[in-house]
Amino acid sequence: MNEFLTAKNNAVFGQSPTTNRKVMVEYSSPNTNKPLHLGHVRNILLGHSISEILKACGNEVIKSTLVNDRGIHICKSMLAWQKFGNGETPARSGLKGDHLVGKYYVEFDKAYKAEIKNLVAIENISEEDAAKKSLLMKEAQQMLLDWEAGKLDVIELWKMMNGWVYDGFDASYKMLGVTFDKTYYESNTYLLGKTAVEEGLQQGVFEKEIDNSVWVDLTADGLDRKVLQRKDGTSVYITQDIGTAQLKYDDYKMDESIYVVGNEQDYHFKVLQLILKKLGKPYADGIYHMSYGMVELPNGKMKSREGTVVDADDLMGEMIASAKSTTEELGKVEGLSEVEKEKLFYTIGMGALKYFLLKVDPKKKMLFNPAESIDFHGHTGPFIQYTHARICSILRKNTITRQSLEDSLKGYALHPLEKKLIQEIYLFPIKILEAGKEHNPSVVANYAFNLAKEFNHFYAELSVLKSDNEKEIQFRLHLVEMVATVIKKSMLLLGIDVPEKM
RNA sequence: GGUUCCGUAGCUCAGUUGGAUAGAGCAUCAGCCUUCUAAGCUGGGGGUCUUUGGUUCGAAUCCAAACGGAAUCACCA
Repeated sequence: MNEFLTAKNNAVFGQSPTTNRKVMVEYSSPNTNKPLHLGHVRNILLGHSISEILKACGNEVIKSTLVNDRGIHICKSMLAWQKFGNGETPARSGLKGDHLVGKYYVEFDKAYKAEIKNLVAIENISEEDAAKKSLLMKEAQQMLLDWEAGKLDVIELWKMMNGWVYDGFDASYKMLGVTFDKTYYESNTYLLGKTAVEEGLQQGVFEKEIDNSVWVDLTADGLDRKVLQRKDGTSVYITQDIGTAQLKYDDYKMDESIYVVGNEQDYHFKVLQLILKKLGKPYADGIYHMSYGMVELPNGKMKSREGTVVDADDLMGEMIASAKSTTEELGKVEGLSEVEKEKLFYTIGMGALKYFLLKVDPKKKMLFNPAESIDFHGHTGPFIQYTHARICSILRKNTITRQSLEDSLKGYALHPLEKKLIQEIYLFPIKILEAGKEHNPSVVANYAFNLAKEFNHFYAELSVLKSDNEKEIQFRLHLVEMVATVIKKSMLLLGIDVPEKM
């Protein structure tokens, strides 16, 4: 009871005092050759949510993303566009920029496969040999070399097409309601890490082979030997990551650096952290790989090249459309302006999608069945949103003059259902801290569901406004108001908005 | 083959610092709208927590093995 009083009077209930810790969260980190898909959406929502949760735990949070804007993949799109694009632009075709570039990535793959098939048939060679002879691939590789050499026309083309992609991504991010404080571009960072290679060689942590390639031996730690620099002196993925880790630390001197990256890279991050430790980097221990499971479809994994991906923009559009039809069927749109309606459909549709992806433990792989659209009933975002709207409705309909909670409490005997609600509310800050510690937003998601469920139970059994006992009304108004506040705050930690009417 | 992760109801998931009859949602069956929004509520049926062994007063939870599934072990990123 006293806890409830302090909680209710605390405007920032749930927010922990500052820890003076600085945390960087890197998430999304897309390639610029294709649009975002459902897997990215899970990544992005996890990154956004854990950032909000860590803020609530009292940390200073820097949200960052590392755009993979260079490499052979983008060259493939560029080349295909040059060859088959006929000057198509997003403005002219009306196609979203990232989708347009993705289209040519697929075009490249088609043409490449056709070429291979042809070579195999005509020259009677193996697919492997055909791949080596592929002119298309050679052209793409040449384009990458030209890019690295700074050849003007290639750079111009690269800038233009990446620009299209960024416009597309910006629209998707806006739809998802996420932002970044800092964007790193791989085109600026891919050469970093060379100094780290020198450092490692000097310290004797790395070793150089006769062919000039540089390696690190991790067999003593139960891992393998790993190449860090090719014999031609160019760096590999992990080397770039070593350099980028240093850059991030130089920029922000953060205590913890979280990488929201799929669990297929578990090994990579183990190696990265170990190498940084061996190099004696002070920030090595602060690196945390927030590893999450893949989103699978009923017939297996999503593969961009095979077209078995669930496109992020399509999915968001479908969710909003089905929120619209469901809401209209229920006849809940009367009295709303067009603008309010659109906002409501958006809030509900995105709420359903976001909750669906965040309610499961990030570590676990999850199943998405496109045939069964995401539900709006039961353990879902809209259920929790609906609970909030119900409480708002009660508060709107109230006509009596409100008393302070202190006054309403005097001599008031709690009903068991009221007690349970208070107990549930009391858990809120504890759950946030747990979610932050475990790097697990689903803790908050499940908490919000339990609270909403508990409230609906209360709502079915007891009445707030229909009572002869004014003291009871006074107290229950405070109680349900607090439930609404906590639901709203919980959902905001997940990046989900809650409507006042639905 | 090595390493890592996973296996709980028909389906999707909670629960795992060891503790009482293992919980939700979906689906299914039976009820509840003249009463603060039925996107809701109540109840029924549905589980040898993959299997076997061990530790323990006590195991879904800890240990070992087996079986089943996934990821990874690239001079790709």
